[in-house]
Amino acid sequence: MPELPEVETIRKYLNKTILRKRIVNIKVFSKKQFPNNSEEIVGAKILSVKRRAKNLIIELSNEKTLLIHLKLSGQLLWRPKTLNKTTRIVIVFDKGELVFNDLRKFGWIKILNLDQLDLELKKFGPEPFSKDFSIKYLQKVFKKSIRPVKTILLDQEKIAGIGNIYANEALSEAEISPQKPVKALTIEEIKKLRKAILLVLRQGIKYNGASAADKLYLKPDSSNGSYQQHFRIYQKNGEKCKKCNTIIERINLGGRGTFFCPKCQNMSRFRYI
DNA sequence: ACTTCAACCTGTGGGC
DNA sequence: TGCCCACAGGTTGAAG
Ligand SMILES: [Zn+2]
Repeated sequence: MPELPEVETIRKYLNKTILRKRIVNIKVFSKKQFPNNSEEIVGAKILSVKRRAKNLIIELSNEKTLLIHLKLSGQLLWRPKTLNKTTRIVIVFDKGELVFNDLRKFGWIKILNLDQLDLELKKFGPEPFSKDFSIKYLQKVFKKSIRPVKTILLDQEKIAGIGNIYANEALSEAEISPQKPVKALTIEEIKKLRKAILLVLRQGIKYNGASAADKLYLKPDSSNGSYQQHFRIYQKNGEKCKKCNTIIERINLGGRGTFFCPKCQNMSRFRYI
């Protein structure tokens, strides 16, 4: 479910609502998703809520942190009306509760000290909104791989935070075939792609993230994001491309649904292999 | 060192 | 209704 814009939307909300609150209890209904001893953080206060890649980092007053990954179906809801059968963890504060729902049970919350946190986060590539995410960096990374460009966009060690929605949307915006071997991108295409990535991520944040067809993504106040209303290509197979009216196709690339306009994002005019 | 792909879970929706 | 298949915002580790 949540990619950079969704996690960032959640981060901003939580950084307002749980700041300086004290953890008084933790209810764990799915042990493997909260493998540590909750006693370690009962009594601690929230100092900040940060994000790295698709991870949320909650900094606590006792030199410990909570590292949270929502994977495909995780939700963090602030004082929801009810718990449900997907509720896996509840963090109880002196005032209010933060509820972790997760239909598919892939997500997790870990308690880490500061060294362990650094260790966990050092593998990620540059944040798209940092200066490290430069044309020069992309050229360096792209020329080393023959994998399809979309696969590289999803590789968190190369670029942090892009997931399947925003990879599809960025390639549509840049009019580049998802299957194109990444080392075959021209400098112009790399510039166009970088710009497209920044654009779709900014739009995603502006619209509070995307709640796609299955509505698994919710903001902490239990409302939907609205970026799905602005999708160019994601899950639009069978519909007409807005630019050229060609029917949008769906293929499987690296096990992920991949959507593209065969005319605007074509590769057939060229030979790569 | 690189790339691919099953595995981790629990659904929903469509075709027959 | 029921069964079977495809599909779902992610990551990992094993195998080639
Ligand atoms: Zn088109």
